Amino acid sequence: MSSDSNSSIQQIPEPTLRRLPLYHQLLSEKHSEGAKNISCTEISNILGFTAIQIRKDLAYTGAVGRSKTGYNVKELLYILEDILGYTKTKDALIVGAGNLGLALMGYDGFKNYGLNIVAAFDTDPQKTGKLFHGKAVFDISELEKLAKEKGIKIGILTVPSAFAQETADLMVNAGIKAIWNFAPVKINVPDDVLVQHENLASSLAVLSHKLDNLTSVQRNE
Amino acid sequence: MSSDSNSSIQQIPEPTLRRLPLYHQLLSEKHSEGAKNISCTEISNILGFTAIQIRKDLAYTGAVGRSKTGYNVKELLYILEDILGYTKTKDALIVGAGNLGLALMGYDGFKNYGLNIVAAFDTDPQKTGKLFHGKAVFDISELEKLAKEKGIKIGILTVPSAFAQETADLMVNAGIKAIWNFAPVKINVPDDVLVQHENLASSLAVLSHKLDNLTSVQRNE
DNA sequence: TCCTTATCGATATTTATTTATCGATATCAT
DNA sequence: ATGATATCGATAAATAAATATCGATAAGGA
Repeated sequence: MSSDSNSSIQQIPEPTLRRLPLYHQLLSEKHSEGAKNISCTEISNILGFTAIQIRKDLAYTGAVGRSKTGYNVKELLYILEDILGYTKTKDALIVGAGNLGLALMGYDGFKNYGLNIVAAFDTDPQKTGKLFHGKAVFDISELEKLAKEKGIKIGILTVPSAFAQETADLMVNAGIKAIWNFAPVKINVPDDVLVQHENLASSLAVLSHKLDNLTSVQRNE
Repeated sequence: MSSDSNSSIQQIPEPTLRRLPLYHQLLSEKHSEGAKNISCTEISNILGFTAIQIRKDLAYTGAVGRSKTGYNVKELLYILEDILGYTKTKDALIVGAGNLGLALMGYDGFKNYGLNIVAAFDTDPQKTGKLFHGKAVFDISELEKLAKEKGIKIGILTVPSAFAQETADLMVNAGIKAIWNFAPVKINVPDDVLVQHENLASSLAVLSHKLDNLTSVQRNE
């Protein structure tokens, strides 16, 4: 209530926000191909969303286009990178050095998104003290010290469901303010900590369900 | 138009569908704890969605509850497993044996969701011909033969963005009807092939954006 | 047995998101 | 220079989803 200097950012709807990285991806391709301008119609033809929706999405970013020409590629790219936080690097740590944790550790793509994974933590002595993808895996007991030392605010949670809550508690104690949760369970955190739930089971459910419908439709034809 | 015997399935909204696995997860915990019944209020207290929303979600599944008692845990669990396709195993293959592909290959959780990853494919001779997590990695040239032989309809796409489209084309040629796409680019496929886009960049964008707002709000306080 | 209360299920309302409409404008071809 | 057209941006309409309301009902206690 007190201030809404950032309300213009706040109010980007989540569905729009989720499409912005796709526009960014396309824009950066077009930019490297030397394109100067791009219209919603062109984006629409490539990405498959309607031009109207794209225009509305871009309006949320504050980007300004020109009639008949479209948007300036370089400028739009910059705006998107700024909004998506790709320009300022954010440190993060991973808790849970299982398969998924290690995969995320080794995923180079994150650096393009401004995410720098500093280290991982685990309880398994087979893993702690080693390097994976050039990054160290520490014992979970070191979490608080390292997080506070480096002021890390983002934690990626990739432990089995059964340990998700206790791990989240440790993260909160360590000063983590945003948790990207890959465990398919809800975790409880204080109000000032943010949880982003990444649920592969949900996506799989959608896929599986659509596939069911697809095949039953085909049977009916 | 001709038949809508499956319309009751078709019309489950995607947001609802994405929540169903969370209910399932909770229900299976409660079931193993010996709970016989559960109410929307109780689910609400644990998962944090409103009881009203949960009741509406469950209504889509056809589950029937009892006043004052709630739903029968075992029955609801069964209904959810059926809708989510957890009861019938579906074979899938992975194309792209990079970090993410290997992680998904090794993820035991999928078998609980009815997904059985049969094998992976890659072009890198360092990887092909080897076993990872007990599953073989074949050269991409074997894809069509194996997919058709085993009648595999689901493909998980974990190659770098630059190769996503050509890989998707290979999958389509191999008879794949549903592609779970982890590359952060749009892929074009025939109408009878379904694509489920899994975009970590989108989730990260949401996280990053919310974190930005969180910190700017805190600065303003 | 009867009263209180928690809960469901159906319906209605509100809010969020997508899609459509249309005037203004800039570019291109004539 | 002029006209045709593609495009944006603002506004309006339609659709989808979340939330609220309320009567009916079943359980448990007085």
